[in-house]
Amino acid sequence: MVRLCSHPYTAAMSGHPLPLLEGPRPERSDAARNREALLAAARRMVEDNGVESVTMDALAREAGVGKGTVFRRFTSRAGLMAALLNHGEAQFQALVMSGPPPLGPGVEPWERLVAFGRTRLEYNLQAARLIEAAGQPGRRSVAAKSFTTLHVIHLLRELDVRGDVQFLAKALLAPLESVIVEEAVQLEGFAVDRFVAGWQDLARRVIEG
Amino acid sequence: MVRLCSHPYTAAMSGHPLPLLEGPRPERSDAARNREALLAAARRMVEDNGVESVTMDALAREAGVGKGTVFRRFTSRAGLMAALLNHGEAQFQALVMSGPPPLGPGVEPWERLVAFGRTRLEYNLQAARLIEAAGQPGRRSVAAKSFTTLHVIHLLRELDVRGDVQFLAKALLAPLESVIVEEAVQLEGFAVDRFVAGWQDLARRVIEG
DNA sequence: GACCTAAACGGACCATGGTCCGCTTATGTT
DNA sequence: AACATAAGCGGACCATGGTCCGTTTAGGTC
Repeated sequence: MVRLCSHPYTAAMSGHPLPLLEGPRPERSDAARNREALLAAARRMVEDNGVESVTMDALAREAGVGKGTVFRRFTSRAGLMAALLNHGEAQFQALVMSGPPPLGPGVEPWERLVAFGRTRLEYNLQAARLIEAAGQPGRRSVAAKSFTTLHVIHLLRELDVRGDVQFLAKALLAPLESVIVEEAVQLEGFAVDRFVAGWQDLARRVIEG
Repeated sequence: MVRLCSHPYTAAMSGHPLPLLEGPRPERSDAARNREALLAAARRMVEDNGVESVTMDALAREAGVGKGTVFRRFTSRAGLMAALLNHGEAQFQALVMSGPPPLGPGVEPWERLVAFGRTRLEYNLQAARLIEAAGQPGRRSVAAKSFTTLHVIHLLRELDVRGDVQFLAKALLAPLESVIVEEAVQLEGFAVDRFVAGWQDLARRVIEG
């Protein structure tokens, strides 16, 4: 039986005529098993003892694999953390795209934007440690970032905002970043509610401007 | 001869009546010398081979001191980088407070704000590697951060902006952070000029809103 | 100048992220 | 079933940030 997604040169050698989609070659079954074991172990460790406790050696031991395997699967510690983050990010994305209003569709764009702001802020705050560990800047999976950006752009357009909407979306998202929020909340005692209210006001100004 | 800034208990034991300002005890002369040697070496290394090349071991070797000394002086690599950053930050601060307009005083607040935005953005971009190495979040000397925040707050007040000015200042500063700008510029090909223009528009909306 | 003490020093030592490479194994072919 | 081979595996090894502690020294006192 011909595997649907055999790799290019296998296909070529067997004379397969179709230019198959170039996905990354599928993982071997043992590899996939290890990936899952590692993710499960990592999640458990994060839950039990916090992000800090997830050492690459400890993780390997916990999952019963060699250290090399951890790195082959996730490239780096940051990569591993990004993988962990993905679950939450996907969930978030799903809520926005097809969850209940006001975050999900079915209500005025302005309400959705407000809901988005609060939710995103809370999410970023809650996942802060993971986000930080997932790596410096926007190394944070481009996909995740661009989803939020696109969503905000979309809402701004629906609200008839004129100007460089792409930039304005970024500008609205920037103060929601965990680094920024954490600094304000943890170090300066900004109450979360005040932050949310402030952001809402900011959004209003941007839209009405 | 009595040193002006002797430490508390020395003063107490000698019956000194004045409650001297509690500064951190002054550094011993050798310590001060080493600090300077280290900073000089570090600056040289950054200039020559980039921030990455500044390894704590290499730095110690270069400055002709032990590794322990480096850490006693600067606590951590991030601390060292923050120290390096301070120079630039102080310069920036000086330019804003008493430099030539439009960044410095002597011109309408709006113009100053615009100048501030562009300058800060360029500064953050230029110092990005150092900023990143100087540590995660706002570990970046609280002083530096709060100066920019206070300045923006000040300008917003002069512009009669109503609302949570403290938050709005943060919101205006957030998109100028090196992490944000780098992501847009490096990864997404946003032109710096577009970014500057976008920020100006953002500021206008905030002020007029 | 002898002496005292807190501070500073230096480099061995440790922990952790990341690389390397020789051995093992899944998987597809004959 | 035997084989071929690329992918996967594991753990020794390296680099670098950070700690520790026995030794040295600045600088004040007598």
